[in-house]
Amino acid sequence: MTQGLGAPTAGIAKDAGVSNGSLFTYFETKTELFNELYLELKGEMVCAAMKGVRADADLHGQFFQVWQNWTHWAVAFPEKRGALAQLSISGELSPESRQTGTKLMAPLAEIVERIQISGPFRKAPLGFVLSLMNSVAEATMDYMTQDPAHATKHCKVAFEALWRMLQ
Amino acid sequence: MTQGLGAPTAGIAKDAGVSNGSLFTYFETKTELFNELYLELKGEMVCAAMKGVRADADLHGQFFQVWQNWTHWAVAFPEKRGALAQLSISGELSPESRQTGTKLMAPLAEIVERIQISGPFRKAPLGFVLSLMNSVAEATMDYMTQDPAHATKHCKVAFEALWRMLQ
Amino acid sequence: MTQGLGAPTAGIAKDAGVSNGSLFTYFETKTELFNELYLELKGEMVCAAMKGVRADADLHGQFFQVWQNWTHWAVAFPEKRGALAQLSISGELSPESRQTGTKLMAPLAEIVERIQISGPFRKAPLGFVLSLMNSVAEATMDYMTQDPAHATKHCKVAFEALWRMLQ
Amino acid sequence: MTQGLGAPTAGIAKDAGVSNGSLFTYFETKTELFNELYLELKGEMVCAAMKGVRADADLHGQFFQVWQNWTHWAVAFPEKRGALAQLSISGELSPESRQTGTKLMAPLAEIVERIQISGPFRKAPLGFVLSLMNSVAEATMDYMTQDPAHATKHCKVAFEALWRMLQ
DNA sequence: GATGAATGAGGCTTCATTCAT
DNA sequence: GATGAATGAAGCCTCATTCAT
Repeated sequence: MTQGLGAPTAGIAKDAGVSNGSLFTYFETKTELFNELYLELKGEMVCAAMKGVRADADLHGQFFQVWQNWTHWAVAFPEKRGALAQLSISGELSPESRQTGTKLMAPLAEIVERIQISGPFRKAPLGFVLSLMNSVAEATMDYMTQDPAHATKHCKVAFEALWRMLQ
Repeated sequence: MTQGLGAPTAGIAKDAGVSNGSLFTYFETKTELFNELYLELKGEMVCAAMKGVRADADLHGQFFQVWQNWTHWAVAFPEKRGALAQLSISGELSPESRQTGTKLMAPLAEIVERIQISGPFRKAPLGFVLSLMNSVAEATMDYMTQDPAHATKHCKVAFEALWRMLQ
Repeated sequence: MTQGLGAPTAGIAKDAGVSNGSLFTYFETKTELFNELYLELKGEMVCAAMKGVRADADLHGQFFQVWQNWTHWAVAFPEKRGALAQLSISGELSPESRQTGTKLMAPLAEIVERIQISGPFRKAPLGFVLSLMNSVAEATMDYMTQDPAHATKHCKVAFEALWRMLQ
Repeated sequence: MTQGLGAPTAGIAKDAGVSNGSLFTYFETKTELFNELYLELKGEMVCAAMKGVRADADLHGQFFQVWQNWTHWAVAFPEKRGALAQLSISGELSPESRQTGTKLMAPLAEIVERIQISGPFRKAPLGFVLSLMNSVAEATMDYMTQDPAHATKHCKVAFEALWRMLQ
């Protein structure tokens, strides 16, 4: 999980505290393992991002809460975020996994959609907006991880930038 | 180049029109090959981005020109962009290569710096801003590639969003 | 039993309607299983071959009866015959199993011995004659299985040839 | 070549005096290796069997010459014969290989055909007769190998039996 | 310098066997 | 005694790298 995609299954098994052989009682294939890991991590990420978001808060407040949760999760678990990033780009993911992954993002997507409606992205596809948000998040997380002393500051600055972008 | 990082050197050699063995007279190591390829591609990308940028144009105009060049290069050579993305994330790059890569971005960085000075990112590190711009570019390129019919539209919308973000 | 010798024990167990683990309460080892299976099948084969053989019939009649029973059993249970053939050649059988297997063939051997006494094989070792008979049987079974429409014909033709050979 | 089908490729490579990896520059797959080995051995066997057969000799003489050559080859190279036997039964052979193998037997088949024409197998399929001959040969080879002191005797006795059978 | 066959270390996966339940 | 999940040794095959030509 901590390792790249080229990581030997032997190492992955060891990290998981099971024997090499056991890995293949849980997952038919290394690729299947990666697909499931992707969904697992994505789910965890979304779950963390949505934690404590009050339905009665205003949109800006809700979004900021999500943003904070999200970026802080990434800083707290850099290996998980790294794995997710690698997996997303890897070409190992099946279309089904990608689709399921997109569905897992629904709670986040819903908020973004509400922001989008009234702004300059009114006519743009939701997917595009989500993709932009995601990219900004990635860059922000990188910087927060790199420079943890100012993580809170970077988080806030980036949020305001994103808000300007969308609203 | 067309292939992922896991591509056998034999295949890479064939694609490049040289023999398997010759590859290793040019590059000591597969890793070295990747490092050089990274710089090669990054250089080409920056070169493409800066093409025809008039020093006497205003900042907005210069930046838009760069943005257009850049995203269109990515759409025109998706394998090159893909390779660059994979390489950037791969862990195969040496710190030296990364640093050299950053230097290659200097012409672009200079323009961004001039934008940054007068805007909300005034106090943020230049690297952060560049990283944000890069992310937005990546997302935009994805969408343009995915939906080439509206590529020009997406390019423009994203630029305006980015401009709102920075300015 | 339906499968080759390379068949996983898991599959063998499943076919036999017991759990993977239980197989090893019945047999210490896969090899032991094969040895016992060999004797089981050989016994069944001989039993089938000797069915309904009248002690008061003449030698030719008795032998033809055996021949018919034998070849028809093989056609009726091709997997059993196949397993037996594979096991015989496999190198998994212990000398003890081979010897016991030979003893199981005794009823058949006795008939062959009585034929041999008065014919051209008078001075040849019984084992050799049995081996020849066995080979002819194998070839016949193959052809009967391959071309079931003429099975009876092939069976008869081969028997006559064998009889010419021995008598 | 000396070993069974379950032999590790590592061992096969070592026996052949090449590295484990090199095996797979010659053969794509272990199965392919077996298929080619089968044809190689079968070709060699037929070649040995036909050596010195005079076209102007009578049928009986030609056939006896072939029979002697054939069985003596088997005694001289028991591992080759063993490999051939294992391969024939293994289920690893492709239909193409089997077919090619049959074609390699053509010189032998031609002689058998000339014998068959005038005898009791007149109406039987040639394939059946060849198969019977093959089986008798196998049994004979076994016995000659087991009891080399009387190999010549066994060879002759079996030939006469076979001739009685066919003629 | 170019070639491509040869190498062998290492990866993914299978499977006979064990063992806690 | 039955079960089936867990184990890890071992097998097939890939591929970065070397080297004789």
